[in-house]
Amino acid sequence: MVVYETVSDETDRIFHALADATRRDIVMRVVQREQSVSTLAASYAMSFAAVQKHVAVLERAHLVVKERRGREQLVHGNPETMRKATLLLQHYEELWRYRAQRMRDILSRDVSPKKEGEDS
Amino acid sequence: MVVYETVSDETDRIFHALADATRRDIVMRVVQREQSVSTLAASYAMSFAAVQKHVAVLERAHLVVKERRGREQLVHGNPETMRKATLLLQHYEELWRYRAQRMRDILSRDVSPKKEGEDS
DNA sequence: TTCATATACAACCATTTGGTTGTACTGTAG
DNA sequence: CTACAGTACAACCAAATGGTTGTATATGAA
Repeated sequence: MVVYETVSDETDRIFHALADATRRDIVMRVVQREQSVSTLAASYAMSFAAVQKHVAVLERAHLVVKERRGREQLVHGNPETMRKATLLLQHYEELWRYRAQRMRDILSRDVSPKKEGEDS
Repeated sequence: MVVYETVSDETDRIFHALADATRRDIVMRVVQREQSVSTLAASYAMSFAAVQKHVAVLERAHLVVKERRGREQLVHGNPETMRKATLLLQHYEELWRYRAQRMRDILSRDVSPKKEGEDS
């Protein structure tokens, strides 16, 4: 039984969902126009069930949303999560740049090895 | 024998590498300060070999680079790939926004209220 | 040289992933 | 009602993943 769920778990699911070419392609298609699962399935050289599973992975990551209409299930993109993913990476990247710069600053300034927590 | 390698493969590897909390943490650490594999290993509740494997995954995605110094192997971040990953997601996101907007345009034109350039 | 440290790597194992086929349920059309 | 299209889902399978332990190799220190 899953009691709670960390940001980390959600990040795992988003990146994992995007780590597959078929799923990235599905995302691109459904953002252009919402499509039924079977329409999507017709586009790929794999079974309907396989595509269904890919959609499920995207759905768990909240990158797409399914909406029933009659007997069809329409899949459409969820820009909010996409935005979240981008911001996530941007955050990482900024942190990276910041730290790299900070390290360069330290290196250029100092000869004496200060520990990180240190204050003067 | 691998003859060539698609952008798709590289994208797969980058997203897959980032789809694990331990690996994301390693990335954050090594960008702050380059660290030996054993120093990294000491930070996690898993074996040295396990951490070694995580580093290998990051290395295959070119998110980190290893550099030998004496008997140690220093791991440091590769900002270029991080930048590439961010741009990749940004690209997806922009495409997404563009298409979503285009779809809304079509729909709003379709359904109703007369836009400015309308003919009767 | 000898010894401890840092790494590499193989073998193994449980779980997950990505695919398949088959069966059953639901809604639409005749 | 019947028939079919669309979906859901279970069972199964091969390969990949994420972890382990054990062994081998290379480097630095004594």
